[in-house]
Amino acid sequence: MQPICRPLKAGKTEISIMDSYLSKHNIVSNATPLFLHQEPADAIYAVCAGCFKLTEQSAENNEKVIGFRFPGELIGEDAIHNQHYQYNAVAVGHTSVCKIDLKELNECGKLMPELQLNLITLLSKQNAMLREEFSSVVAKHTAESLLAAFMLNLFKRNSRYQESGTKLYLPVGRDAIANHLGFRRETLSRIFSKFQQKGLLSIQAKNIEILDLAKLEHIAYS
Amino acid sequence: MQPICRPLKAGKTEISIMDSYLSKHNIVSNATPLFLHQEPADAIYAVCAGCFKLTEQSAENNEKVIGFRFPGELIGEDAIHNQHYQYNAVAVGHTSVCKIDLKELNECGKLMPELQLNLITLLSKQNAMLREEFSSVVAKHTAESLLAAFMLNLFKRNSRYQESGTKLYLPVGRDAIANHLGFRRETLSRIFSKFQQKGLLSIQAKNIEILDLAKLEHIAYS
DNA sequence: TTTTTTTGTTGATTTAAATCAAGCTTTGCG
DNA sequence: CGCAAAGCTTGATTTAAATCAACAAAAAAA
Repeated sequence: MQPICRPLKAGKTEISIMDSYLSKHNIVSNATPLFLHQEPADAIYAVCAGCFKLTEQSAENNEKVIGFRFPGELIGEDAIHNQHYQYNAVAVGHTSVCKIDLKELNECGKLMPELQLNLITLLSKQNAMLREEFSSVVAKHTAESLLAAFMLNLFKRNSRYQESGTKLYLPVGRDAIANHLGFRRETLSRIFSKFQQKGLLSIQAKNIEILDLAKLEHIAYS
Repeated sequence: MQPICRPLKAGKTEISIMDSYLSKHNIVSNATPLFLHQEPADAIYAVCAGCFKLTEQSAENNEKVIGFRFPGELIGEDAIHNQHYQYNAVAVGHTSVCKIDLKELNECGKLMPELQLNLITLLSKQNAMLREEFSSVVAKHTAESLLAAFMLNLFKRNSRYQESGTKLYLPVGRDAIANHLGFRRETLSRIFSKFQQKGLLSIQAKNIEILDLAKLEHIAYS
């Protein structure tokens, strides 16, 4: 039995506005690709619930996890100027997305400039998210500070859509996280254990809770 | 004597189109900030020539280089939805930028939807750039493959505006590069030396040339 | 110009993470 | 249900990069 998707908080967001005009809701089940590398890019997607994994296929056929996307974030938005998608987007657990057809968007945009403004705001937010993710993950000296920063980034990105700012349901497996952060499953496991021993995090399978934000921040930014 | 800026290739780009409507050219000299963290965000910038360094100030007062921006790329674009800039942007060497005032842009956008479309395309491109940069820098097992991937990323991003696809003038110092990639000056120096010994790169001060693209790619994606 | 400071290189030692390896736990399936 | 497979944790050893340290080269200042 798959866990249910977390409900979205109520509120008027750019996505819900775009949504009402021109997007379709889609329920996507675990491991289903939204799109694959090199497929024709005809839509962008807004995550409504659940989590998506973005991957690249390297030459040696080992996949690399280049990111995760959570509710309120876009997927495939960089394809607006491309003919084809540049990576794979795959559902992790049960998810819900809005599919925004680019042709429709383009046509609507001409009639309703405010729709374009919405998209501009969304894209700008996505840029900020990408930059923050980048800065939180890059250039950490130790695996510990990298993982701490990554966890904080996840919590920040999810706080808007989770009931609690300190609890997070993360359907992603250890291998995917380790792959994304560039170290081994074993290293990840050791650090998670250490963080639990120190009382920084509580981890039960895929449910993670922050117990000591201050210490976690200290590890992340030291 | 500062080296001159590389000239831009001719051609109609999104930036030049925006440019003609509402932006001002600015020449910025070395180490001058375009904007600083927490300043009110009233404009986005498009790099025309030279290089900019983006940095964050951490708690311990050691700055972290979160990225570099080259001709054709945006700076501060994530501020469209923010009141204040989230990081510092500082010129490295002599540079030239277009300053695009957000208020003007907003007003023009209402009258000219094609201007908004331009911005959407620019933002989408910037997203793609950020994602590619991220994927090229994150999750490398060795410092060697990380540096190789970083160099390839730099060359790719600069090829459009440099005379040669294999030559790059990189005004950035070793410390900034090492900081950005998350390792020490010494490690960077050793790997650069190794790459030169192996005949992969030719490095003379700030002029870098790719001598063996295939081998460099092999190191990057292995 | 010489001096000082910054920036970059190379070597020896230490340390953090990878690797190798074994056992444990959970999940899915016939 | 029982078994297989996948996912996760922990320990021992090896290896890549940090650190410590000295020096060289280039820029900036006097």
